[in-house]
Amino acid sequence: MATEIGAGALTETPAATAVFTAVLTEGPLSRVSLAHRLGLSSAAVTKAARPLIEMGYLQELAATERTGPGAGRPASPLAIQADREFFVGVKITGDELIGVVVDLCADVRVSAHRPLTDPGVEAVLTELGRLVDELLDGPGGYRARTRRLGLAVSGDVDRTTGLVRYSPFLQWHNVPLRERAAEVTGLTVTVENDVKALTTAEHWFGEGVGAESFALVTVGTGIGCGLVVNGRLVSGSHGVAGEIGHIGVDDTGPACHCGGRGCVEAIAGTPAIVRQARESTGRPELTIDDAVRLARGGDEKIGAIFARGGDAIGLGIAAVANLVGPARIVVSGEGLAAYDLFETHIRSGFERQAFGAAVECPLSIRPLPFEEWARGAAAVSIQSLVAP
Amino acid sequence: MATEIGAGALTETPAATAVFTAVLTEGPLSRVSLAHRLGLSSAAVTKAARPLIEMGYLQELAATERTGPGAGRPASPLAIQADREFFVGVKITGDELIGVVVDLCADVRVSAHRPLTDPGVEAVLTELGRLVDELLDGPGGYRARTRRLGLAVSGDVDRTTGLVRYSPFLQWHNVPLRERAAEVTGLTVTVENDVKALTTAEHWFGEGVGAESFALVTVGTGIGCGLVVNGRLVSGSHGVAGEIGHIGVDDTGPACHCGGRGCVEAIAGTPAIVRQARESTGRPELTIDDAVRLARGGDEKIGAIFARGGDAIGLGIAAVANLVGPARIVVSGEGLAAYDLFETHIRSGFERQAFGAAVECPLSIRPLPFEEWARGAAAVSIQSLVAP
DNA sequence: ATCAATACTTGACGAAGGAAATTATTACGC
DNA sequence: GCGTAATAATTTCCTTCGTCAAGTATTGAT
Repeated sequence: MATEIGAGALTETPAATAVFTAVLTEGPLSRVSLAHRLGLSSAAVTKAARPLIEMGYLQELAATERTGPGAGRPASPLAIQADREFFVGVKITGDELIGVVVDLCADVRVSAHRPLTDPGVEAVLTELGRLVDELLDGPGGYRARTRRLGLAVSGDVDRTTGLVRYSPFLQWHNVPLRERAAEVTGLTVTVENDVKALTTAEHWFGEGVGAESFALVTVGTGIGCGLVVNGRLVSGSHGVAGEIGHIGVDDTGPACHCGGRGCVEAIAGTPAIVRQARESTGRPELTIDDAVRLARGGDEKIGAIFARGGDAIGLGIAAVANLVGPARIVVSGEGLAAYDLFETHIRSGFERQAFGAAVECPLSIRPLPFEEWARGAAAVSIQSLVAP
Repeated sequence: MATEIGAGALTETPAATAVFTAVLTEGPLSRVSLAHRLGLSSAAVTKAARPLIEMGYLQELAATERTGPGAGRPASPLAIQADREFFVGVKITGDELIGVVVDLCADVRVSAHRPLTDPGVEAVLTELGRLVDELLDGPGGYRARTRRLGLAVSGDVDRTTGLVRYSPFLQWHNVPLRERAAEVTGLTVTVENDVKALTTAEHWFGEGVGAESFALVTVGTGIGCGLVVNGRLVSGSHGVAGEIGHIGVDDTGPACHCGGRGCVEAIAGTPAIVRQARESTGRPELTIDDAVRLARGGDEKIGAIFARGGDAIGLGIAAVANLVGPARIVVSGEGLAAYDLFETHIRSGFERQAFGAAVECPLSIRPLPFEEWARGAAAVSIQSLVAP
């Protein structure tokens, strides 16, 4: 009996959750290999998988051909039925809403964005409602099979209550965003910090899959970091975690707005780069794009500013590697539009300061498309369905 | 039927493990409060506790008097039967073995130490055998109720296999210490890195009790850090974790033996302090004790060296707080013999660089007696009995 | 065709934990 | 003193999850 969209929890038993999560993150797997991987008997996997197949969340793939001598019955791998259910993800920035619809595998089906003229709560909610309608009622007909929305906001966000305690860019204080967005859209809403959302997405669907520990560094106006340790996202006891941008790497460096000195962000954040480029050229109207252009054109002074910034980021990443020893590290963010100017210096800074075997930690440095942030929000929404 | 020492696992079910661990770390608790705390029914706690009481590991305390209006039946708290079983813990350093016998509550009953003239494996094992005999056959008669030994070694240690991959001070490579020590002593052996052992002890029996996340910083020749995040010890994917001593805090600081620059350890480690003091005074034979004496006597130059060291340690601690946001941080180690010279500067460095609410993280700065390291080893041994 | 090998399914069973009733022990009002 | 309310612990019964062992399904090799 196929269950309607709108029914309660997807899985009821821990075993079913484990099975579904494993297939979701690691791709099609046979029942036997799932049993091995999860430490269950194959009978338990069979029983856990049955209701998921009946509900249409899992499907049985065609038997794969077997090799080797004395082959037996071919395995019929379990795979996610990607279009069983869809999810909306929206990243809220100070001047724009970026939205996507993804399927169960977190593949983006549609995307859209809307400019924001007013970052006030009411205006944002109005635009959010329109954006969601546009996404769900457009071509594709996703409305009927969508019941969840994930929102990503920078700042101090309580995921369990859906409360935005403080968001500096939006100037929001204690906004009960989950309730408000649920009223406006009629969907079940999850709210998460943007960096944490992106980290979650990368951990479940990206390069962090299978890693017991994992770090994602975002470079841009701010420099942040999402951490997964022992398989779980790090939240920080006092609401602070992953503040790689405020690690002090230079005792004699510039003062930072946080009160510290020589913070990575005060050297390599976009505003810091712009400030230094203006000082260097004496042109007070110079923008970050100008600086990038000059550096690419061979301006040595500006090039040195980017080099120092990349080096500082590398030192911050080395601090992460030395302290928590993640299995891999991904570096991304808007700031990486200037990817080519940063990369070698990020790597050299990291390699210089990484201790012992920590240098072996694989470092992926790659710009992510902007809508990836919205996909992160959607990934958190998927997670809220699978592992509430 | 009381079970003999030597029997298999202590607890068979997760619930029993949870009950025992909670009583062990949080002190006497009634069944009802345990049920609340662990999310179990009180019936489940009753059932889990019974065999532990029968085996003599738990005891029922006298009912406590109740207060408030309409009081009911008084609770009879469950407590650890501390002298049910004893554990040996030994810290192995390059020139000494420090050993203790602790009870189930990790309280030290006896301690002893033996100098080492030869840090070779065979010589250490011989001395270890003598030390354990001395501890167990001396007054107290612990031999009969002791079957486990914990060893703490600095360096790269694999706790699951009991293999010492590399220990720089001892110059050991790939020593199967668990098997060898078991042969010599006849006890069940657990081997752990010394800083991790101390962190575990502090997490289960010290200031870290109840904290979801927790950091222990050790100051001495090296500067290290044990981390507990999401309730579990951080191990590091590439064998590196907690290397707070090799975070770079000063781009223009001294080069470190690790290849980095401005490492905390290269500024604040005991050898770095001595080196700077010798340079400052021009006396090449000066020791760390001389330096401490001069600084306490008011020598401003030497005082400044300690001040800079404390500040660097504070910056390293701030990096930990900014990245993982532990609920609390304890600072200790041999280096804290010069406690008074470091403390205020550690605090000011931390407060200057801690981001936002991270400054609220409580910081305990206190010297630990040297045998505390051995107690850490014993605590790991207790843990291996309770949660294998 | 038969056999060995592998994948999956089924049904009986055992163990863990929950719900609710029962027993135990206290304070309080009368 | 004695019921009554309140809280703690236990007991009994029951559900549920997952394992075990036996059986079914599907392949390649002989």
